[in-house]
Amino acid sequence: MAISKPTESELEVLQILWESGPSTVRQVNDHLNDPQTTARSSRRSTGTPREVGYTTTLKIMQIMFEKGLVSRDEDGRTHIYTAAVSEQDTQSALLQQFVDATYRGSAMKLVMQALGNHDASPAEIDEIKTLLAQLEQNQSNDDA
Amino acid sequence: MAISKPTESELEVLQILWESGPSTVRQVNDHLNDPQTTARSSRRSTGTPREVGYTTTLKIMQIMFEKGLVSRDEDGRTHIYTAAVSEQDTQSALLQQFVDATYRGSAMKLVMQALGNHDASPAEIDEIKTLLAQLEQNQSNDDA
DNA sequence: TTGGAACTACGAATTTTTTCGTAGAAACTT
DNA sequence: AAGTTTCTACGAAAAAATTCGTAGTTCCAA
Repeated sequence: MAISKPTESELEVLQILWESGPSTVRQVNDHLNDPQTTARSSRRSTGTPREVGYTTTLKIMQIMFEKGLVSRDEDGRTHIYTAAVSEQDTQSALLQQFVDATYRGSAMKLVMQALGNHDASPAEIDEIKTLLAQLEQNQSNDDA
Repeated sequence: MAISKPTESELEVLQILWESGPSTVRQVNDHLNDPQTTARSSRRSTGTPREVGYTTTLKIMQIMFEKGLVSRDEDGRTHIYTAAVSEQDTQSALLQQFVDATYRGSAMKLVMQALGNHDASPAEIDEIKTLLAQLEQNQSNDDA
């Protein structure tokens, strides 16, 4: 079955779980409200950062549990949540949808724009070159 | 002012306006309901494609007009809508948000994954190589 | 052992987005 | 000219996503 698309809020929680590993609701909530760590995100920059209520985060995580996006250890009073979907798979699924919706399916268009907007370091550029070389490699081997 | 983020439905309409140019609500609605042209999108594949009601599309476009996402020619009874935000700018803005939300800001990670998932043609690979070369070029010139 | 702090569950209020019905006017069709 | 179709405007229902209050525990600290 395909990965059920997480909402924006759910994705924020997943990011934290992927980054920090198994966590309690409290930890996730603190993380969300920490202006440092939550740097990039919808809840950003100017104006009052607007605090996320504890029960709000709790509710979101409970819903995620029902959906199977996270699993949880219910031993003890404080549950420990773990991401139940992999970062890679989720990113791939979201990427596909994003490309379709925003670039009408043209992944190359997206790549070009991403490269153009972002300042890639020499190291990153090399990394991409290597990947491109591999792709070309596979291409010529495909007709085997 | 930053581009107000279009909702998914609004983005679908924008795609049509960008692709087809100035259009009437009827044209956009027909386009949305045409299984051929609407190929990629949320309203997809299996099951009954589910028709979008005319007034639904009308309402969305009226809201977009209020938000300034589109402009319209009100001469005559049938209005003609035109995208008021550029495809490039909108894609860039959405891309930035997507990278932040999904790749925690790492555009390179996204590029690598997009290249990996998608089957790039030799021509496309060359295009990217050219762009990379330009980027390297600029890099060395930056410290001028 | 009593009072407060920290948790979960859960319902429900809010907010945002999408969908659609209805009404009135203009434009065809016959 | 009467009837039908095609528009727009607009309110409001429906659906989706977010936020939060309250209640009932459990845990900890004085």
